[in-house]
Amino acid sequence: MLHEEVVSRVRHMLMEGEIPPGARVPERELCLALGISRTPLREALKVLAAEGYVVLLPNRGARAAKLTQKDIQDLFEVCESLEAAAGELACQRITNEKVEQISVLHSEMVKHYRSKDLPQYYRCNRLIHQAIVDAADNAILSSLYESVTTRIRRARFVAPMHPSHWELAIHEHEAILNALQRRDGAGLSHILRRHLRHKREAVERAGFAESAQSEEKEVKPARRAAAG
Amino acid sequence: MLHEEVVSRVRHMLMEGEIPPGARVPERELCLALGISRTPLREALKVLAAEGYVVLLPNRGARAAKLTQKDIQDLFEVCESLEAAAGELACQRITNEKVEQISVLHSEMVKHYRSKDLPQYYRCNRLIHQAIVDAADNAILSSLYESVTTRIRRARFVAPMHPSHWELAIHEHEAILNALQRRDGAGLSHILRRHLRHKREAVERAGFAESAQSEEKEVKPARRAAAG
DNA sequence: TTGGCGCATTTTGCATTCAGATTTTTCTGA
DNA sequence: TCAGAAAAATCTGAATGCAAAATGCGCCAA
Repeated sequence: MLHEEVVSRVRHMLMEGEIPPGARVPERELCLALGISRTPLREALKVLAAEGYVVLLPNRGARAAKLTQKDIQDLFEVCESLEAAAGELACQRITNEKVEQISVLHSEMVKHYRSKDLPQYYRCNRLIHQAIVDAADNAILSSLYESVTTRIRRARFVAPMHPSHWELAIHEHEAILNALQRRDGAGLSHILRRHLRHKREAVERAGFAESAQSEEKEVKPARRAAAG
Repeated sequence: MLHEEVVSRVRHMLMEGEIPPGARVPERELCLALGISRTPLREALKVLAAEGYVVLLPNRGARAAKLTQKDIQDLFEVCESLEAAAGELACQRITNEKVEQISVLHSEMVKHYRSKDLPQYYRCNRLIHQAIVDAADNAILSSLYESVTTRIRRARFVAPMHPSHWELAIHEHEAILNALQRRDGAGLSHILRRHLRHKREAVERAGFAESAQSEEKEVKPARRAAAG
C-alpha cells in the first residue's frame, strides 16, 4: 500500500468524523483496519500533522485536531484571499475553452438548483471554483486552495441551505461567470470575495448551534465506546 | 531526538543547498550524519514532501525538489496575496503597542540601511513583514505565509541589491508604516503588493543569470545525459 | 567497439522488535 | 472507605531485519 493511500484514507476518516475532533487516533486499531503495520501509519500521521489534521503530543500519540470557530474564521479569511487572487490571475490567463467549460458547469449547476438537488449542486459548485483556481495556472495557489477548502469542508456544514441564500448564491455565480467571460479580474475578484463572505455568514448562522456543542465534550472516553 | 528536530535539520540542509535541487536524498548518509536510524528520517522526508521540499518517487527514494522560475513566480504571486490579506486584517486588529514595536523595528532597519548592513537590514525587514502578518491574528495565514516565504528564501537570491532598489524599498517601508499607523487597510494592502512586486522584479533581474545555469545541469549523473 | 541481457549489489518499503514513557490497576496503611 | 504508592500493562518512539524493487556491473553477441 502506498503512503499516499494511507494518508488519504486516514485524512478521509478525519474529514468524515469517524475519528471525532479531539479524540485520540488509535494507532493499533487503525493498523488492523487498514491491514498495515505501525510504520507506514505513523508516517502518515506525521504528514497529517503537518497538514493540520492531527496534533502530535510527545510520547502521547496523535489526536484529531479540533476545529474551533476561530480556526474556521481563519480558514475562510485565507480562502477568500486565495480565491480573489485566483480570480485576478484566471482572468489574465484563462483560455476560451476553459471559460466555455466553466460555462457548461454553470448551466449544469443552475439545472441542479432548479431541481433542488443539493449534492449535485455542491458538486458543480466545487468544480467551478476549482476550475477558476486552476485557471490561475499557479500550482502553489492550487495546492493551498485545495488544502484550505478541504479543511473547511471538514467542518461539515451540511445545513439545508436557506432558499434565499441559495438564490443569492446563484445570482453571484451568474456574476462570476460574467466577469470571467469579460476577463474582468478586479470584478471577478470582488464578487468571489463577496460570494465567499455570504457563504461564511450562512455557515456561521447554521453552524453555531451544532459546533458549539461539539466544542463542549472533552472527547476522552478512553475506556468503552471507542467510536460507536 | 524529536521528529521535528529531524525535519528542521533536513529542511535546513535543503534550504542551504547542502542537498542541491534535483539531487537524490541519501537516506543512508543522512542517517549516519544525524546519528539516527532510517525510521525517523523517513518520517521526516514524508513531512518535507508534504511541505514541497522534496519529491518522493515510488521505490526510488526522495529527491530535493527543484525550484523552477515558474515555481518562484507562483510563490511570489501567492505571497503577494497573503501579505495583502494580512495588511487588510492587521489594520483592523493590530494594537497600538504592536504598531509601536513595528515602528521601532522600522527605525532600526533604516539605521542598518544607512550603514549599509545588508544582513541586519534583511533581518529587520523580515521581522517587520512577519509582525504585520502576525498582527492579522490568523494562524492559518501565518503558517501559510511562513511556508511560502521560507520556500522563496530557499532560492537564495542574495544579490547585492541595487542601491536604487534599496532606496525604493525604504521609501515603500515608510509608506507601509504610515498606512499601518493610519489603520489604512486598503492602502497598506496596496503598498505591500507593490513592495513585493518590486522585490520580485529585482530578484528576477538579479536571479536570472544565476538560476539559469543551475537550471541546466540535470543533476542525474547516473547514465549521463538522461535529458540532454 | 557497441548495444543488449543477466546477475550481484544496493536501496527502498514495510514488518517486527526493543527500550522508555505513560496509564491503569492493585496493594498498603490509615 | 479512601488516599497514596508501587507494580503491571499498555502505548509510544526508534532500531533492526527482511522481502521486493531498482541500480550497477560484467558478459556476450553483432
